[in-house]
Amino acid sequence: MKLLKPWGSAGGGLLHLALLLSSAGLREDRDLSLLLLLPPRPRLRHEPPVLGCPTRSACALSPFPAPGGWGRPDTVTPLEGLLLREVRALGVPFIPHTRVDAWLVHSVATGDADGTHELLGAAASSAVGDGSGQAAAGGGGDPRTAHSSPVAAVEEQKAAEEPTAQVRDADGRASQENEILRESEAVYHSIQHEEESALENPQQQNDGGESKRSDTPDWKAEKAVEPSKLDTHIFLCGGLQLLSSQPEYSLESISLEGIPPCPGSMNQSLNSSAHYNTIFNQVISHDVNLHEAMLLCPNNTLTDSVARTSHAQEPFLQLNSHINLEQALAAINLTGSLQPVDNRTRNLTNLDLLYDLDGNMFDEITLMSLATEVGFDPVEVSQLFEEPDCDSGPSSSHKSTSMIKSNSSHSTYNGALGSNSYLPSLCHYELEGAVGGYSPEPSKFCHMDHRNKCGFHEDLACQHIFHNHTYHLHPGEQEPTSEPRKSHTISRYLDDTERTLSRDEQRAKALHIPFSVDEIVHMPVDSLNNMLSRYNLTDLQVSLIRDIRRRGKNKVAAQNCRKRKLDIIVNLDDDVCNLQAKKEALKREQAQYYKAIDIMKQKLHDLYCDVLSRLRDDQGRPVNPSQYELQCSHDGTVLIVPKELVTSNHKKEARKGKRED
DNA sequence: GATTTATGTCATGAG
DNA sequence: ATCTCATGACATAAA
Repeated sequence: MKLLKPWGSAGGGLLHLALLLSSAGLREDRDLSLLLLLPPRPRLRHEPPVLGCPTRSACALSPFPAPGGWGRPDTVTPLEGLLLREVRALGVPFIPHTRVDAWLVHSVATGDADGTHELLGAAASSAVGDGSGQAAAGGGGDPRTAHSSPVAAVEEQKAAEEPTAQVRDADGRASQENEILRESEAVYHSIQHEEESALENPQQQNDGGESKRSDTPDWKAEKAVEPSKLDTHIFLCGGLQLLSSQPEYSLESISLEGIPPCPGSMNQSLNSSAHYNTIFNQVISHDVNLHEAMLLCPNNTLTDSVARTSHAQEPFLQLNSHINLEQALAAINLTGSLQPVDNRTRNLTNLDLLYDLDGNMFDEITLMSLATEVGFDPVEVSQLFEEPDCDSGPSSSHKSTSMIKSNSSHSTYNGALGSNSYLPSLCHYELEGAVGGYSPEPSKFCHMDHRNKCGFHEDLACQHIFHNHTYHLHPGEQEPTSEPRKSHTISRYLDDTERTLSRDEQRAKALHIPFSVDEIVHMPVDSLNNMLSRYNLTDLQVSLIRDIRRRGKNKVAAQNCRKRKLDIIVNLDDDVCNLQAKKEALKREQAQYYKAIDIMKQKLHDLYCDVLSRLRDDQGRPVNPSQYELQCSHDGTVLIVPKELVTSNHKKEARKGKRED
């Protein structure tokens, strides 16, 4: 089968997946999760260019797609560099084939059993204000608790429902949560300090940013990046849940029966739960990330497929994501539950197509989830990584710290993905007022309730998915009454409101400018200065605000100038028309005058002839009109004068007049 | 593919 | 000195 790659080589993976799901009997228009995997549509006219895809600069550092495709896979972004360092710090053998490899290896490695996973997961939840540490309530050594608050809530709910669920010691948990809180605060302050240092000495930041970050303890960097790890799982689980939402392909009836556990799996806790006969849907609802679930079956054909991959020689690289999806669909196929699928197509779906899945597709998926669900929204990342025409572009180190900082502040709704966040029609992103949502106290923006925003718990379309999207707030904290920030999901690519953001709005959003672009541009300078003084803004933010104001005013000025120019042109056209009409009228009038003059001349000539024909000279002969003319004197007498005499007199008078002059 | 049109942005000068 | 405005020039996307 020849597969087209309309969005560039890297984008072909999306088509692969589209065909994959299509062969499974799913439709793009019905399976909304598929929409999330579609590449951004090309820029339309009258639409400001996407920040992540600048036209004047390369997208090499951006993990987000340029109009022609995704960033070069051989380019390591700062984010990837951070991940790679983490992987190396964990002693994981690693060959960075693709970004998704790096990410998945990172995810696998950090999911290992040193308690880091749990700590980080709890830190993520604590960073968003879950002081009660409910996300960590699922268990001390269970890496599943490291994912996100909603999923952890599902876990907690199931633990409450199951009498055999392991009960944790409340006191120990409380102390552990306190420790987590302290450490997460330390992470935040460390990041803040790093950012301030970067602003104070950007040159040093550029020169020694690498070593500086390498000096940072691994646990800090890992904590900073950790929330993004939540979302790979949620993203994939959400997609599978949507699969399970298809009524004719209920995954509840799909089991992994007969699939033996993978020896040496990194997730011993999962394997030890002896869920080899786990109902697939249960696996999903239990927040088992895909690469954990898929490694349960080493001896079936899936393992062969693993062996056929180019990364087979690397034990950790075998965990790359396309294996996961292979195994997922192969597991589905084992049960034969997807019988309505056409056999020919289904065969392709199960294995053959999957072998064609290149890592780029999962590059996209992973980077999407990295970028959109972890707080690195594409705009932010692109802005922070590129900033092609920003006069005061941030240094790379500062960008990294900014992103990390945003991670901690956005991690609350990272887990809000589920499936509801995928639905652009349900969760319409409205961006009003301040573009950034930045606050000097970032945690204030971290608490949102998607139920209020989208009402997706009431939505019937989502009721068959039993995610618990309840978010844990501090007991004393109120749910935000103001416009909550939308979760960073891929649905933003599909959101009309989001699409219409201007570049400056995107920049302002990326830097969390607490004012709207409209305010920045149109506010009186005194008011703006007052506002700037009231907020503790960085130099970069102030510079961006100045630039936005300058550009905004200049844009309006240019529009006015062009309008004025057009008005001038139109007025000049009108003037030309009026003058031409006036000229024609004058010509007509002139013609009439000429005509009247001719008539007068003719009448005078006739009168001459008549008078002279009646005159006689001294000898009684008629006077020749060609030789004489009439002259009227001042006293009223009329003289008959020969023309020769008249001309000579005229010459004398002319000479006399010249002398006098 | 060349051309036209619309728009944003920058540089520059004037007030 | 700073800000605002006006405008030419340029770049780019879309038609």
